[in-house]
Amino acid sequence: MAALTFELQTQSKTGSARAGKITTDHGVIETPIFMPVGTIGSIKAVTQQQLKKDINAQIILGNTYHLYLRPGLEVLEAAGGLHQFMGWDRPILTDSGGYQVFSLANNRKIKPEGVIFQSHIDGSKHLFSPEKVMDIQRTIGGDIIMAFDECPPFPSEYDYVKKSMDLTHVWLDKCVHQFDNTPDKYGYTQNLFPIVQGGIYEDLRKASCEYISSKNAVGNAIGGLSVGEPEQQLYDFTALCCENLPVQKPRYLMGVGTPWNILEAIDLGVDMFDCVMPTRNGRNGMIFTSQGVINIKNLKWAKDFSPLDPGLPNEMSQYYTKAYCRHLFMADEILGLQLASIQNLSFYLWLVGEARKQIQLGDYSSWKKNMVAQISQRL
RNA sequence: GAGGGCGUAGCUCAGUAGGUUAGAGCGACAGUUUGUGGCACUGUAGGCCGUGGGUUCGAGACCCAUCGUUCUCC
Repeated sequence: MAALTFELQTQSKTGSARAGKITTDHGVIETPIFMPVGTIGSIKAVTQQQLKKDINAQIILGNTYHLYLRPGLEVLEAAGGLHQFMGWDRPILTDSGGYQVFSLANNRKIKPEGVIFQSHIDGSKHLFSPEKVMDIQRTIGGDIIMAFDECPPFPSEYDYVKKSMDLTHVWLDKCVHQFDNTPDKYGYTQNLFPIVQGGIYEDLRKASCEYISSKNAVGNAIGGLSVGEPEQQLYDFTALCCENLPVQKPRYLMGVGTPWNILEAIDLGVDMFDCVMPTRNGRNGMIFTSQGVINIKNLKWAKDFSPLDPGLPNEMSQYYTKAYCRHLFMADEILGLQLASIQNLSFYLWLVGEARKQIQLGDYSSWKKNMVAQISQRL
């Protein structure tokens, strides 16, 4: 069993988009790729079978903080890791809980040695140190595990972001040390990705990229974006990071984003994405399609008996109509959540697959421009 | 036939001793959601207060009539 490898296969002749192949002990990931988010060991409303057959997910996410609280490490270890526990034999990436430092800001305290979280379930307190976060992710058993970072909110003052970034770098050293001195638990190789921070300050971002690159990890992540900054800044700082991270390693833009965000970021050189948007927004009635964005609860769809997404080569997207899907939402039927989640994830995976094809054809940027205009329309 | 209750937003109802532009919940309509605690959050529209008279500076509220509805008794 071996550390993951990244083979850079094609560079688009326009822009910085590239197609590649990540090989892990649980199989191959063709990039650029979108990774569905399954925080608590479940892509909400979607079965593992559907993820494979309908959506063609190649890798999914889990979350350290949430899995640590439920079902807890004892159960995960007894099960033989998250793959065994949830019945998923393809790659898994676990986020470190760094984002929960941001999203659960009311329930935690940041200290030099780590973060004290107060459980949103029972109020109990837990210290997440970089070392402990590595140990937990060892037990969960993700193929790719993330360094423990602090994701500062937007906007934040320069001084705060600098201190936060320095802390993230100190934590990274501790993560690397702990990771290097602990064994793989389940017979396959785990891989640690460090995370760039630095907010929306150019010098900090560059410094962070340099520091992260110096660790010579098998892949690198860009964090701290899509936290409320204007869209142009998301692109500008993604570009800056891509320019300052190794070319021959996969780049993972964390938490992004809308379908058009993803197409733009691919053009800037990003290889991996994750986002709750297709699932969470899907559960609230926002349907992403190859024709544009639909609010399925809107009255205009009540008698629209066309397929949910005529442009997708996906059985489910053809089989069910918009009118039926709207009915399910208006009636609070669980099937509506399932259809929306499957449609949105199918579309996201189809989209990055198309992007990959276009990169291989050579002119990604032209295709992207037209596709962004099409899929960002509000129908 | 006699007596009583009730008629306020699409629905279920609040409306204090008569006092500014009559409220809520649900529903409808629309918007938000970016490394997921929370099928969540935000907003908008919609009422000659059953109808017609009257008392009063002022009536959803009080009086009379009338229509509808409902209950009890004969």
